[in-house]
Amino acid sequence: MTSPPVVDQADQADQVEQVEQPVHRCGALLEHLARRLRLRSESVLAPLGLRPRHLVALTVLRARGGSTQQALASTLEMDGTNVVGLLNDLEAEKLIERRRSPEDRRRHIVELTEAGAERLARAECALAAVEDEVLGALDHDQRETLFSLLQQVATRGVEAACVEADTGSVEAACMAEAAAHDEVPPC
Amino acid sequence: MTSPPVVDQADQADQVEQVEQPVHRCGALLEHLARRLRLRSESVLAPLGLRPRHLVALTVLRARGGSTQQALASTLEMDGTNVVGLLNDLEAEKLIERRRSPEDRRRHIVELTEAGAERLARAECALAAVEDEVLGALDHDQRETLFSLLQQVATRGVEAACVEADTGSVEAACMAEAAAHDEVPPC
DNA sequence: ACTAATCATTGGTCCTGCGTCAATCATCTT
DNA sequence: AAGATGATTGACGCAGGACCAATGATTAGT
Repeated sequence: MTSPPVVDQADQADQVEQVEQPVHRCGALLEHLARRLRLRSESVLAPLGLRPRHLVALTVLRARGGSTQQALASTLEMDGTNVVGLLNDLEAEKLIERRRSPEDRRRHIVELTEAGAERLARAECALAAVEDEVLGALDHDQRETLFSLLQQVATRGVEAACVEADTGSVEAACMAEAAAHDEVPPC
Repeated sequence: MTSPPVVDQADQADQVEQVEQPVHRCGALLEHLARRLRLRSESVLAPLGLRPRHLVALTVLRARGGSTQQALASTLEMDGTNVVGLLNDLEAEKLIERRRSPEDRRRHIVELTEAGAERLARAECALAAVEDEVLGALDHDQRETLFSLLQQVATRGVEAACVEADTGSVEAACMAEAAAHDEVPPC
């Protein structure tokens, strides 16, 4: 019943076995919250010509200052072909640039442009209002707590993604570092 | 019940810029995280005959012991007709019960059944591995904190939905926020 | 050098979630 | 009695995203 099949990756740092201690599952709540945020984000982002996933992609790109398309796909956990379309959107508006990698000219290195960074900043500014609305039940300290918790998770998640993809661990370090320090958007 | 003071835009703007410490934005973080969680959850939940949104609904129902269908719809921010389908799924498997409200017999009061609570618990147990994988960076206490924060936000949706329905123009709040920050050049 | 594998790209297909509309029935309100 | 409201059903459509196949460019294996 509550016997946790410890199957799967045993190689990972063994987690604290969820014993009889009532560990609540926040998956559903997280999903719910993300959904509510997304619903509002879409309308706010629309005038900027962006959609939520564009924002996620831009955020990742800013965080690591350029990335292989593959690495981006594995971080976003999206199919490669869909990433192409996503990047096409962004490139069409000059928000990103694709350069061929000097080492391996098959690869594309994706980078944020000036316009991209600016657009991202503006979007974040607009989203701040949305977050204020959705997270209205939390006071300032609570939001900071939430943020730091999410940040911990996200940081670790990136490691995991990169490990899975088994690409350069350099990227992992880069992303982890970028996510770790307070990255205050310019607004 | 923190009973947040009814915020009008001016007050809110004042409060937002309260400190020099910037309010961090977790939108993209949340979105990304939720997506990763959902991708894994779906495969885990499938054998149980549940999908993520079912879990969300069950969780909300458990959080408050029973709810009007309308309240549920507004909390989930889903269209009423879609909620009907969702509840049909759940009722078909006896996970919830619909009772007519004694005061207004048009209304349905939705409640978790024994089987529903059990199934939910089992699903959460099954999701343990998934969450451990994604939330591995958090210890027990941190997860509890995260849970309580999320739940606070989630359950607030009841009142918020009504209030926002009347007062809420997201654009207004957005513009107020933007105006407050517009001193910064790039934004 | 020739072949096989890899990356990005395009185009196409399919499924699913979800919003919406229209109609119906039961019930409440006036 | 007449209209408004809640729940329900069925149909339609759109968009996100996964998946597959083929192509061009490039690199790697032998």
